[in-house]
Amino acid sequence: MVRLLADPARAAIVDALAAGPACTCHLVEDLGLSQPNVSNHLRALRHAGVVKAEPYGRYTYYHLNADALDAAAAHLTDLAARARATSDNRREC
Amino acid sequence: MVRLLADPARAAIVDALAAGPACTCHLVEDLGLSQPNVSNHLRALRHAGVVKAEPYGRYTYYHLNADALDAAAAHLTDLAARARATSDNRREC
DNA sequence: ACGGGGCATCACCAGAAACTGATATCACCA
DNA sequence: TGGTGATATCAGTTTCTGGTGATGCCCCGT
Repeated sequence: MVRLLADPARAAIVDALAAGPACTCHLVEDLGLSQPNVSNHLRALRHAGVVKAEPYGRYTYYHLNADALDAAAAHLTDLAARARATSDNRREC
Repeated sequence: MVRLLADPARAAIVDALAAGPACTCHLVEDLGLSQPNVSNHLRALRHAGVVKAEPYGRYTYYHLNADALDAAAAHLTDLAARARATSDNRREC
C-alpha cells in the first residue's frame, strides 16, 4: 500500500485528490500527464483501496480513502514505536 | 522517503530493524539476501535518513531512525485529514 | 440514432532499479 | 604481521515498472 506512493506521479495524484474529489480529466489537466497514464495509476490506486471511483454520468470522480491512508500511517507509527522500544536490544554477532 | 519502503527487501530490512539494532550479517542471515544486496539497500536507507549506521569494531550496527518514520507517518495522516476535510468539494468539469 | 467526448484497457517500448560477482578495505586475532 | 571475517563499493546483467499509442466502450447532447 505504501508501495504505491513511491511513484512521483501517483504521489501527485494523491496530493491533488487531497484537495477534494476530482474526475480523471481534472487530474490529466492539472498534472500534465497523459490520460492513459493517469488512468493506469488510478487503477493501481483503486485496486489497493487508496482511492474510490464514483461514476458520474460520463465522468468518473475519484476521492481518497482516508481510512487506508490512516492505516498506512499507523503502520509507520508502529514501526517507529517499536524502534524506540527496542533501541537497546542490540543483538550480538 | 516513503519511496524507499516500496521495495520488499527494504521493507523487510526495516521490519527486522524494528526488533532492535542489528549488524549487516544479521540481516543477511535473517532475510536470506546476498551481502552486497543488503549493503546496497542499507546505503539507500542510510542516505535517506531512515536508518543510522554505527560502526562497532569490525561490524556495523544499524538502527532505525524513529523520527524519520514518524515524519512519514505524519505526512500520511495529514493527507487523510485533508481528504476528510475536502470530501465535499467536488470540482465540476 | 448518430456523433463526440470521457474513460478504461491493452500491447509495446524505454528507462530504472534490483540482484549478482568480483574486488577493495578495514578491524581483529593468532 | 599475516590471515580471516565483516563490510562497502563497483560494473554488468536482468528484471521490473512507468509511459505511450492505439483501440473500444459508454454516456451524453443534438
